[in-house]
Amino acid sequence: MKISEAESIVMEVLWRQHPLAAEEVVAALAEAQQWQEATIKTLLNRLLKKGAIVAEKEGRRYLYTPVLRREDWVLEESQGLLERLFGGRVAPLVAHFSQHRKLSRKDVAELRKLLEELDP
Amino acid sequence: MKISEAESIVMEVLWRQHPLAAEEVVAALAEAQQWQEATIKTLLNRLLKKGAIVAEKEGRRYLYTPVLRREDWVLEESQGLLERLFGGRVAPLVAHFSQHRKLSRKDVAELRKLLEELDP
DNA sequence: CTTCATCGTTTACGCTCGTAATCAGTTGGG
DNA sequence: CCCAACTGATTACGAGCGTAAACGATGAAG
Repeated sequence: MKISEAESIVMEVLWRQHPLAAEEVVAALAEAQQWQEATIKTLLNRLLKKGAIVAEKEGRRYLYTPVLRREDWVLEESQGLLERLFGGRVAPLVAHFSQHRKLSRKDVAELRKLLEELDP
Repeated sequence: MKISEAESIVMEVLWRQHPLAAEEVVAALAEAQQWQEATIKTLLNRLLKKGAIVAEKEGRRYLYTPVLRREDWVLEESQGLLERLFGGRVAPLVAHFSQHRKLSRKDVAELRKLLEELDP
């Protein structure tokens, strides 16, 4: 399931909370994005057509619910990047971030803990 | 510097070895990609236009050399993904891969070492 | 000098995307 | 019962992309 950048922004709203009417999605994105209402309607429709979300009638409007799970999408995306940029290996990716000082103290702590709990 | 998926594949060839003539890039991609020579020529030209590579005349042909550094590109790409999918935090990203069994034994070993050397 | 092969450049074309306006159906208010 | 307003659907349109063929310049060979 391939969704575009703009579409993913709409999905994030629905992942956080669903089902939502178009109006509510528009409201949720009002500050963050400077999109016209029509734009968001289009994106919802494309997501429908792709099968990433479903719509159920509720009175006069529709309520949208994600079908594509965020977890799955994140896996696809991050796996793709890992493959393309780091030969599919996680360690080089982390090393990369480390070299560019993108590892916060909190990250380091969490990573240490994660590794401890792993494969004891 | 935004380069497309297909363009990045051409860049990978040039990052591995440069300068290269178009012919050599074509040869390098012959097995991996089922692209026509014309396609690769187009991609090289788009990369030129974007300033991601430069060309210097060598006899009748041109030799291409990357200007955009792989390191920088990788940073941009991976940072973007980290931001969009994991709130900019590295630990959750690794946790994600861990949960999906994408951490090889080698990864774990390397990560342990990396963390040891870090902030002792 | 003329011709053919060889490169790089230009043009092409259908698709997706970002962005949005317009259309059409339905429903609540008068 | 009819019209205005709301809401989803359709249509639009330019840019970038993937993919590639056609064109044009130029050097090599006869």
